[in-house]
Amino acid sequence: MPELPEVETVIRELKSKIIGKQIQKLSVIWHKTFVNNCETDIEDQTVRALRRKGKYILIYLNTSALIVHLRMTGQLLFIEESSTQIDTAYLRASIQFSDGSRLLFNDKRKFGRIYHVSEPEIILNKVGIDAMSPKLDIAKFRTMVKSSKMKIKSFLLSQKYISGLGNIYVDESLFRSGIHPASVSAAIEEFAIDSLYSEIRKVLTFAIKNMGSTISDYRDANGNMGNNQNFFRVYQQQGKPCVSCGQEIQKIKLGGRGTHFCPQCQRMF
DNA sequence: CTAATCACCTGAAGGC
DNA sequence: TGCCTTCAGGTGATTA
Repeated sequence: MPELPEVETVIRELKSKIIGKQIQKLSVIWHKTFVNNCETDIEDQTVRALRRKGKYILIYLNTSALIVHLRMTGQLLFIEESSTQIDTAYLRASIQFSDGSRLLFNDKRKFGRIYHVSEPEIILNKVGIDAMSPKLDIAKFRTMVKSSKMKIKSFLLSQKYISGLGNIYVDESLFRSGIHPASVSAAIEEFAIDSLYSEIRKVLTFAIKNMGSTISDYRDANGNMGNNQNFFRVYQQQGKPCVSCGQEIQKIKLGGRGTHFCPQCQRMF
């Protein structure tokens, strides 16, 4: 479900709500959700900071950290103590804070994970540079794209080179930069790589401004849907006319994923 | 190195 | 109505 803009939205909301709060109890309902790789007690630790790398949410505590990945249907919901009726149908874990508020982890498909680690870098070192990182400048992006023989869609979808992009935002970025998703990365001309770089940034920034995209399950930390699904140009737009040329948007399978594009506007390199 | 397939899970939607 | 197949914001393992 969630890609970079959705995860970013959740983190921004949670920062103002849970930093400084003391964890009283962690309850795990679906055992596979919680992976404990650290002996330290979670109980009595205080939330110190939150940050994101790609689609990973890092919650720093006093002497250890929680790393959350929402995968397809995960949700992190913050609940005030006064809240009553909550839907527990897909509740997989929850954190109770000492002031009575709670952080719920809902996950319909059970793919999501909460890792408890002493050293977050062990997981994060396998994840590529964040797509919104200032350190990912145009020169670095060019070098990375030019040195891969993968199809550009698969390259962008892989998290080991650049992290944070998923199926929606890859399709949208490739459309806006006029690149066919099956193009070989290394064959893409520099002007198009530069365009892809700036369109990725624009697409992600705009989606964050819209609180992410909700296809079905995504909710932010307050339980609200995103808004960005109303602005898709190709994702799930198959059969509709391209906003730019009027040609019918196509859907194919690429790298095992549904892939949406305009056969007229997106050039094969 | 790249690609394809399956596995992990649940539910919605479409075909017959 | 009911059964069966396919598909879904992700990723990791395994096999060509």
